[in-house]
Amino acid sequence: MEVLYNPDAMDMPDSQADMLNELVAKPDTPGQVRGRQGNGSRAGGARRVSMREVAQQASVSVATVSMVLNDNPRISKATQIKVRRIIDKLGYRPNRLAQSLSSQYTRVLAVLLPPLRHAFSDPYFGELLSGICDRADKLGHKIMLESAKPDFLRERKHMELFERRFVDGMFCLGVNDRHHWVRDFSDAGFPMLCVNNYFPELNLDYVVADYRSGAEQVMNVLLQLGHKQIALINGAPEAQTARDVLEVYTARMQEAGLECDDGWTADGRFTEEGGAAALNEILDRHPDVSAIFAGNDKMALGAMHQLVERGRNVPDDVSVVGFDDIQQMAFVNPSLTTVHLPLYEVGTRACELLVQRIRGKTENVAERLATHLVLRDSTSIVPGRR
Amino acid sequence: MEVLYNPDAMDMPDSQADMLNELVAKPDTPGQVRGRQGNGSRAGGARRVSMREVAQQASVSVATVSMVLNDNPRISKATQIKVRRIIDKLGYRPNRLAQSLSSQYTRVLAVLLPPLRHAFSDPYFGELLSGICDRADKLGHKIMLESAKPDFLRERKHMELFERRFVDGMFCLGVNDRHHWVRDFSDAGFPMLCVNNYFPELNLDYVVADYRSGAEQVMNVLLQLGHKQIALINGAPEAQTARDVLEVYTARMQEAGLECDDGWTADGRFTEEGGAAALNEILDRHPDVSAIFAGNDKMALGAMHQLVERGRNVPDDVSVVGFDDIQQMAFVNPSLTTVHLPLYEVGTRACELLVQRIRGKTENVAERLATHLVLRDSTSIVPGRR
DNA sequence: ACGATCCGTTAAACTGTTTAAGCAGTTAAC
DNA sequence: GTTAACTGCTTAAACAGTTTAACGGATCGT
Repeated sequence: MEVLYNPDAMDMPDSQADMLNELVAKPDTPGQVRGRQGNGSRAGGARRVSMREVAQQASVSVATVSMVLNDNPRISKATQIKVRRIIDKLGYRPNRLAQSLSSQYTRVLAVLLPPLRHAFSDPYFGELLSGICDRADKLGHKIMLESAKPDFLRERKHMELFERRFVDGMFCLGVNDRHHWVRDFSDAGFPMLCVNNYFPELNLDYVVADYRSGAEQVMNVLLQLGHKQIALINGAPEAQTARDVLEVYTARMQEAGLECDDGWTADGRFTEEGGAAALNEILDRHPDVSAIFAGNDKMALGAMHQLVERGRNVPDDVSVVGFDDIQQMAFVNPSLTTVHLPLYEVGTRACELLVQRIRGKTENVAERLATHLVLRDSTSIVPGRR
Repeated sequence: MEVLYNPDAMDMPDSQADMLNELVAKPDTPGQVRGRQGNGSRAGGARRVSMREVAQQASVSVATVSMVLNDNPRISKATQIKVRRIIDKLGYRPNRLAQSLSSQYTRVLAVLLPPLRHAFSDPYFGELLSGICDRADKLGHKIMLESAKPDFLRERKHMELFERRFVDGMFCLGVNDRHHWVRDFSDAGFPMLCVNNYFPELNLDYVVADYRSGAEQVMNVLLQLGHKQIALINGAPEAQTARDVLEVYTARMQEAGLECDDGWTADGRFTEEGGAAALNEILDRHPDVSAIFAGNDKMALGAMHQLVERGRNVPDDVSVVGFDDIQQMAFVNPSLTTVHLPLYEVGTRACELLVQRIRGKTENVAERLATHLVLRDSTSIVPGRR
């Protein structure tokens, strides 16, 4: 079962739904009372000042005002000062819509999140989002949130964001091989960047954490601690990063001459519940398992919880290692050994690169940021008694 | 020490900073190559079709095309079909910037988050955000993210969002008494709504979870379990909801004839670290404490972690109750007893009400959504030995 | 003295949409 | 018999800016 968005699960009683329908923005219900005459005192606050008025008061043309605002060197110092004084006096603010309409530039970037029920409250996505937002702010861009729900894509809404000039660029988070629509962007030549996921064969821009080296570090520490029965709880195999982890796990196990067939791995779908279920599978098949390598922290948490439920002590009986290093994991009991992914930095870097691409840079972008292991209390040396 | 946004903490090496500076959007660097002629093949995708072209091809006026798009009943069936056929043929998409410029309506809502380092990756905010976004999507609105950093406010950027026509309305999350700028919105008459926080004396719109009744439920269960040494780890006292919790705690303790002076409460600043530190304070002052009531789940987690560090068993020695019911808390060991706040629903409801206000509704909005206790494993009956 | 260059400014065109006002003919109400 | 409200559509003004060709006057070179 997938943990996808389920519209029914969050529906409301009919009476409320009726009220809701009335609210839906219909093209022919302007909603706001307004006259064509425009500039009277309107519902939302103070009288609006336009560039025309500034020009009149300063006895120059609108073109001059525009040039003053854009620091055009052709404007004389005297005019600069004169116009700026009027601007301050009237409290004039340039209308961003008019600017964008003219400049063909919205300075808005969309973040496309997977339609998971808790996508926004997932610290993994949140950390990426933090990085993206902070850097976007510094670069003078706004961030718009979108959720890649089935009908969002079916109705080509992801393309409309560009076609209808909502945004200049787009970040895709949590995408995988099944999301064939990612090609739409590159086909149409719209600036898009995959964040912490990639498609080796697709030639799309991406910034990712280095999952392979992270996995290497996990395997190193587990093997050094003497573990021989190591199970892998991995996320969806349609994600390239998950396949990277699996490959490293398999390679290192074989290298060490240890058993690692399908029975030693289970799909935890990146969730706590999935992690718990996967642990059950593994424990049923291999009661002697001594270490669990989870593909993300949420699955690790679910697995730890289930281990305790089934009477195993962490780390005395079984060691657990996570992946991501989300903040809470330092405070669970026992605190979780995990691979720190520089998610915040992945976000900031992604933002820089997307903006570069929007500014006309054409080379392909593919960056991989270093990870490191964080040793905490959920791992221990394999007990002598085994 | 405050957990506020620290620009230095996330800064980069100088070389990178230089590169970054070049990227910052300056008004006079259009960046994108474009000619006045407008409609040639541009960097971003297919040739853009305007309403003018549709009108020409269909041999009608642009106004007719506009009316067709807006399902204006004055348009005949025949014209409807004729125009729509051309629209499909040309793949025309109305330009949202032009629509907004003309209609004075952006259909964009801003979410203002506190400038905490991990605000986005905090499940508490995430859950509110999920609700807001889902409902906004259904109502045909877009969500824009903003972080209330000090200079954001100093430069009046929060007002510019309205003044420069970025957004139609705004949600404020995580605001408290120190955030005097919330008045700016109502003073200017801009549609704003406080989400899960309120100002009793300020007459601002809000939607909150019922913290008082939640606190009542916590006190009920702890007292029924026989606890007498109950400590409160509360969040910032400048938040009204935190004061609500404190008031209920004090009232119920006094009612039960139990001690509850200042020594029994500590400020945990809503974070795991703060919760851990607060627990230390309390445990030093009252080693016999038998129950901890935390004002949110993160503080509860920090407290639980620290209890274990200091050799106390949860729940055998000390019971812990949280507040919020964020998802992970069902999977920590022991799973956390907590008050479920309908954060997702607070978000959806907030969105509905803000949209109503934008549509001209003028009555004040103040809604309080019911909460309920979720009993899990971190609480137990007080041991006979005490 | 005449043409070329430069400088600051302006008018006009441009971005792409919505909407009020109007066209001339028909019908219903007063 | 006049008034009003339709009919389906067009025109033109508005929304609020940016951009550019052109212009007049001052400066400069020959």
